[in-house]
Amino acid sequence: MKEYDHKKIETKWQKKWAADELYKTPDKVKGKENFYTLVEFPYPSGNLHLGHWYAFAVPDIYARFQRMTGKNVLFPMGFDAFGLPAENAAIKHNLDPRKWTDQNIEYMTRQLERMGASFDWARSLRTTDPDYYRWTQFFFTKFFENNLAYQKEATVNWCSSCQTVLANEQVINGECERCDTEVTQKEMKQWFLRISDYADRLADDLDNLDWPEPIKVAQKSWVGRQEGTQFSFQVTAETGEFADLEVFTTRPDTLYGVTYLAVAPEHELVSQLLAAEGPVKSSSKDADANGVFNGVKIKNYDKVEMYVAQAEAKTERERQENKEKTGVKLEGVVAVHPATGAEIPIFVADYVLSGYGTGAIMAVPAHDKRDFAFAEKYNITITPVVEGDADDKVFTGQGTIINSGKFDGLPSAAAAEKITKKFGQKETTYRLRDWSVGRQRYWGTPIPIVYDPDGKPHAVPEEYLPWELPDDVDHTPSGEPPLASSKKLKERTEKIFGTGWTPEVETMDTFIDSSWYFLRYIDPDNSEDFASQSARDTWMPVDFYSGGAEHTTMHLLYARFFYKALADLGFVDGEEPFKRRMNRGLILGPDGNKMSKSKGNVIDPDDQVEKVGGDSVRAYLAFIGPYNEEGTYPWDMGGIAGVRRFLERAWAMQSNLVDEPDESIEQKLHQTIKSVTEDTKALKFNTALSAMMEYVNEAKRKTTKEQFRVFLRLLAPFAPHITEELWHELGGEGSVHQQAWPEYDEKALVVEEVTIAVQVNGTVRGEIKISAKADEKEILAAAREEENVAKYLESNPEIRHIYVPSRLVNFVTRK
RNA sequence: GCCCGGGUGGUGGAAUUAGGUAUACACGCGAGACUUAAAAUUUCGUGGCGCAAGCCAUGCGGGUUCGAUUCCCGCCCCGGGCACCA
Repeated sequence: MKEYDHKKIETKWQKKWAADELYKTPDKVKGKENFYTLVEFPYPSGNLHLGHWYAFAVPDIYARFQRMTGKNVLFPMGFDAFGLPAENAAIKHNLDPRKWTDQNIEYMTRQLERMGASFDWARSLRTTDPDYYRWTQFFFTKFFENNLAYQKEATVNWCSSCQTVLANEQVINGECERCDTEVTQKEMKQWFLRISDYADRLADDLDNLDWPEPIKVAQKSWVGRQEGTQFSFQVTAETGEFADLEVFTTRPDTLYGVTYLAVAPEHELVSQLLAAEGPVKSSSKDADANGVFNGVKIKNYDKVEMYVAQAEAKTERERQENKEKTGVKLEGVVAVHPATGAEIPIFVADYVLSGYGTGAIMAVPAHDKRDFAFAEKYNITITPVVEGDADDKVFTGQGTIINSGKFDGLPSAAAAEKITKKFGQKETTYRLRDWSVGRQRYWGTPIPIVYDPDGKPHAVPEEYLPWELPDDVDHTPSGEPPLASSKKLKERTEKIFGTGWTPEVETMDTFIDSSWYFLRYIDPDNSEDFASQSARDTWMPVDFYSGGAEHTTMHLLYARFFYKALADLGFVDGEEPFKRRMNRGLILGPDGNKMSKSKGNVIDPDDQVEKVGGDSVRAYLAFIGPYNEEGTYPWDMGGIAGVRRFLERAWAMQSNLVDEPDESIEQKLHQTIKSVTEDTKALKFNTALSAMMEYVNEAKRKTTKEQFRVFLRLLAPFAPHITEELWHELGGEGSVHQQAWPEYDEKALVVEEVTIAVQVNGTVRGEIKISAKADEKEILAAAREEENVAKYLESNPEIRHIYVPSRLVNFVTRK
């Protein structure tokens, strides 16, 4: 027998498959259903790591399985190639980011080819190609024209290390998603996409998707829809007139307990007051004991101004970490309680967030812990209005209403409804903010906007797309976006639009590039459209999308929004881009820690492929744990050796084939087909493999050629090279990967003899082997006669029994 | 604090969808065969305690049931999401 030479076999078949274009996917195949399997495309960092193998090679099993069951499967691969590392490499080594990126892509493409996955390379794409980003820009201009993209002055997240703005989704625990630098707040004019307009649809449409519940829950909580009530408080001031203060609350039943209002430092009431009154410099210290200075009772607006300035200088984290509530009373201005008419003080306090609700709250110190802490500190009245069971210091639950005029005695829920009806109105508020998409960096899709001499933005007309990224820029960080240093871009703008016109110099968040890439795979060479209507009809939506958990509230949310926006503009059909989604787990180093160079626990997939072969690597990754659960699986050197041994045993079977089929082996084969089919369908590749291992262990010297050919087809998606080699060794025609998936025969699964457990009071005391045809009576008789069981029944006579067909008998001897 | 997952041998994990022989498969470990020897391969064994009968074991404590890893109640621990969100 020939040795199992994985290197020879794998190179040979990879070449052959490429030459035969085995995985080229037509848009339509007569009689076949289309099936679109998608994996998140990689960033071309320069080297394929084990995580990439886990992300691509294991779903390849599923793609191959679907193909063998008769579907026309699209399984594409590309590169999400814009982004910071290229630019940082450019700065560090003084080279062109495009060159760095393209080199990496070439190298990684070769590595991917050695994976032996069934990608259709003819449909490959990279987001940095002008042919690709032309459409990214086209969509942006359409969003702009339809008021889905807009500019506004806003407080945004700033990463000082990446020197760019970040979207809320890209701030993880106050740190930059990329580099873990603490994010600060910065006031600047920024581009936004109106994702918040889609809040309800993003939350509600999840219900119709075949997605894991935890992802749905996480996305819903990110959208953060909250139903409540809005109340208006009239504002009375000594000088000037001010608009009513709108507050949002989820507890309208506590309205009568409101003893003060608080507004965020950024609230417009504060800036209006400051503008109207102006801070009297040094007034506090020059005033007399009654606060009178030069015969005028002075207000505290210098303190207010200082407080606001301090609050705005803090990072979000600093505001949060300061658990002590602080604030300053706004003097000379009061609010009128809508129900009682009482005058109540207004404070500015940074525990009120400007971005949530209306940026102002009605404070109910008796029933809210934060308001309570604040009221205690500043000696504000605390009026209880809800009575409940709990004897906490601050009762925050629902209960019976008191001290609330005619609403006394009502339960919270009823009072909430009545009070809302009488004094306020129902209101819904969301946590989701608009998506900040401008990046002050070079290596990204240029925002296709130009400004006229008056500074008004205009979309670059479609005929000038792609609006190309210029190459004459200074990459050295200067605080200015690099495109500002491009003469070519400036000249191009003036040449096309006229003197005095200037280009936008920011680039797009790369998450925009990846928000529609799945639409380009389906028609990648189309120069007239991002994808033809017929390609969209045949391929969209994506049937199965596998990726990492980190994208739950980033890419997945953005892509869903993008697709809905495109649908509203008439570019795509349907509501959702991804029918079924699965988050995979994480492969850890052998020491159980996340792989990292500093820990020295990195497993290089290329080394492993060299040693044991790509088939072993992918099969081991499939075997390491259930693929559709977000577990963390440590790489185990012994484990991969075990999988390699399994493949060797399968290899050896070709030399031990028998002529006469064995009945029990035939049955085992059908059981194996059943298990492998069901488990693979359910993405439980680990148990699918264990079923095949069982077959090999049992049948390795009792299998006929025909049976072995069935087995090879089962194993083919898991170990595509070795099975292809064996298929041909056995004289198989064509590729094993183009064979039909084996079907099992229900009749072949029927067993003649069953083993039935016999319990006494629920504890197994013996088992009997009996003909599958035996009826209950015969089985009970046999069970009672079982030696050990009889012993127990002798001392404790049977009162009754439970019979579970073909499984067990349980004799109950006590009441 | 709130919301999701999860906790099973020395290890990764099965069985949890419908309550029905817990620990499949693999690693590791032990013993044997082959070999001058080792490696490789192969055969057998392997939850714990016990000579055995048997007892005890699915994070802990209760409950329902003839029977609970599975269902219910109350905790503990680990991972993740959200979090001064009104």
